[in-house]
Amino acid sequence: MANITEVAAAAGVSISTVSYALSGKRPVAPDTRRRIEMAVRDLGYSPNAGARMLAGRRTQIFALTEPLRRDTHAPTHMSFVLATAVAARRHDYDILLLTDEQAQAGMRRVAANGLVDAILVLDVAPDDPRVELARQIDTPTVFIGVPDDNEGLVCVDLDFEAAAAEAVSVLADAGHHRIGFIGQADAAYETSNFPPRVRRSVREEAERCGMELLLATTGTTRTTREAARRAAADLLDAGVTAFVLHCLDEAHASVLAEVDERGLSVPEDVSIISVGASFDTGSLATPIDSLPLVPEASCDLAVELALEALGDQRPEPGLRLLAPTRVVHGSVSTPPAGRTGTV
Amino acid sequence: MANITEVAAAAGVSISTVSYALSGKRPVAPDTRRRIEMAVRDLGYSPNAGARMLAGRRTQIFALTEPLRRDTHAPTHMSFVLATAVAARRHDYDILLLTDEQAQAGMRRVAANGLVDAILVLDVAPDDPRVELARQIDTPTVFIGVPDDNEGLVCVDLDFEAAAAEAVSVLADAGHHRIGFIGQADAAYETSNFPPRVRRSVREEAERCGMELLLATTGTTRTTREAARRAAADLLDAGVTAFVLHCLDEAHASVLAEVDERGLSVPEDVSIISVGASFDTGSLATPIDSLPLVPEASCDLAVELALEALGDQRPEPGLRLLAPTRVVHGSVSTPPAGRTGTV
DNA sequence: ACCCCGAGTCGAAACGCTTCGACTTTCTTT
DNA sequence: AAAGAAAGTCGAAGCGTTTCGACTCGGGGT
Repeated sequence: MANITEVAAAAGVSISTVSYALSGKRPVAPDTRRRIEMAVRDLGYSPNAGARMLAGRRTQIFALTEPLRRDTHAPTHMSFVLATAVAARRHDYDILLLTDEQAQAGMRRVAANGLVDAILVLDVAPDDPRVELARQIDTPTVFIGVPDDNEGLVCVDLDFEAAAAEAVSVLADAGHHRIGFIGQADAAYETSNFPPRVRRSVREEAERCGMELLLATTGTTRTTREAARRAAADLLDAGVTAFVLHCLDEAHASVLAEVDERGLSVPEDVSIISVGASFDTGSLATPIDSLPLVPEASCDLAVELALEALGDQRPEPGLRLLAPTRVVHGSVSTPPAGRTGTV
Repeated sequence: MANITEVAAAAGVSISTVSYALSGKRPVAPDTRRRIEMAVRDLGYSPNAGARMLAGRRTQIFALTEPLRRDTHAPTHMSFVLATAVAARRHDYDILLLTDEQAQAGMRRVAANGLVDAILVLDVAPDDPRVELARQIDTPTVFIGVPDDNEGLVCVDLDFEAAAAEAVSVLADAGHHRIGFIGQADAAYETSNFPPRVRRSVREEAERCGMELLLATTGTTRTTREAARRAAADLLDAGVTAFVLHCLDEAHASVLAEVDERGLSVPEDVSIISVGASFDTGSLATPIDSLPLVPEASCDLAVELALEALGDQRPEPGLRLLAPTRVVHGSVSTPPAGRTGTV
């Protein structure tokens, strides 16, 4: 609770010298600096946050808006929040949480009262109302996820299309001709943003590679274990030799269970590759190759962009799609001799 | 971005009058008030957060520390965070998120720089390091959860002991004599706080009621579906006529699956009651009676206490244990005639 | 006619910091 | 030896509020 005046007095210098010693914005004599540091330690001084916000033009706070919709996958979401907080902290920023209705009302509020330097948008929906809001306020805003209408916005996300295409092409290269795609719950294709993008991309790449593609989802409104399993069973019955998975970890497990029960093994009998998973597919019962959605990657970049927006020239609006990185666990190989090609 | 000076000019009054009109701390003439309100609307004025913190002695921000340990159950945790944010917002407070290592370092930091008015502690461990920290700083701190050493701390939580006892006594009243307790994963009994309390209380109450009690857990380090199911199977084999569940929603489902597979029905053949669940046990395949852990209840109270701590007299240190409320879904009845009592 | 009180308003002093301009010293350059 | 430049320091001006004390003006009590 000591203030800069007390520190200055204790060190026998003026308050401006203390300020400069701490910020390093002007040179301070080594000896003076030492006395100041000592006074700071002795008094347990820490610059008052409010005063700092007022005097400097920075609050050192980012808002994080997250509506937390019903179908939000909690573990994944938490990874994003955590990744954002960690990334922000690396640059001396704190995270102010705006959830629920505050995701919108709060956004307007903190933009108006200058509580935050920038806003990070999580849990982005295709028709997200925060898009319009972002255009109205002049607090820099970065979307982690891509809404349908993203004109003029700064958005960061995994390049899902590229990831999906790569997954398919990996299977094509391995010699598969008939593959199955197991997507998320049907509802996700409307309320969320990337599932449709993934599915479309898978479809296109399969066509380009001249492969047969069979589609399935893992439930109607939410992923159920049974639906996921049924999807896998149906596809196997239909003679696919490989799966592209784009779904939750539970669904991955269900697919593996079905494969296992049939006495099939991965990758000898069935190849599997996962797209956009944000959990560790290497620690599944059977480790699975993956083109993961890495929260840290998106969030780090989002924070960088937010920071950049505070500088002289704002970053150009537009999509920043992160190239997918393949993680290999040995779940992909050539299809079994007898079951290659057509059924 | 307008400031109070511009509003004052627009309304033709001094800035102090504007301030009083907005805070209501001194009377302002109706006509003057109207002109000020109009100016505020026209200019889109919102008092600057930093200036407010400096001048007033309130920041209108609470810190929420949550280490997010490995075994934290994401959905439950998110409910708590959400409930806290909502409760805080009702009193015009925002939430600053301190996760990961920042749960501790950040606590010290925000206490030192006065960024927050109070600190709310989530995800409390039995030997939580934040306990010591809380004693050192003078920012009011409220624990949502009860650490082992809680001397001098303000803690809020469900009265797990009471809930556990009530669950057992409900079964006793229904006529059961041999019941099974299915707890959380073994690891939870060391890293988390309330599981041991629940188990002890169940044991004591069973003894008091003269019932036979059999114990089981749902895994070693983390809850697995199979372990939960096996636990249920073992207990049924041992002839229990009722279950007290204290575990995750997946484990609830597993228990129900085992019961179902044996052709038994709830509550005719087996009674089930859940303790400390923070999900809706009414929307399980078979709705289950519950003595739930309600995040809103704990978080609302925690926020009230934090607020109180900012007033003249700080709330007295000590535990605030919330009385459990039983939610009935019809999963408890008398034991089947042939299987009552001893095996 | 007097005083007092409350309503209504204003000016100015904090709040604790950052930062600009100016000043003194001490070195380098030419 | 004169002229700069750079280092090092200080005072003071903000930043945008809140809040205290003081002032004015009517209306009631005496």
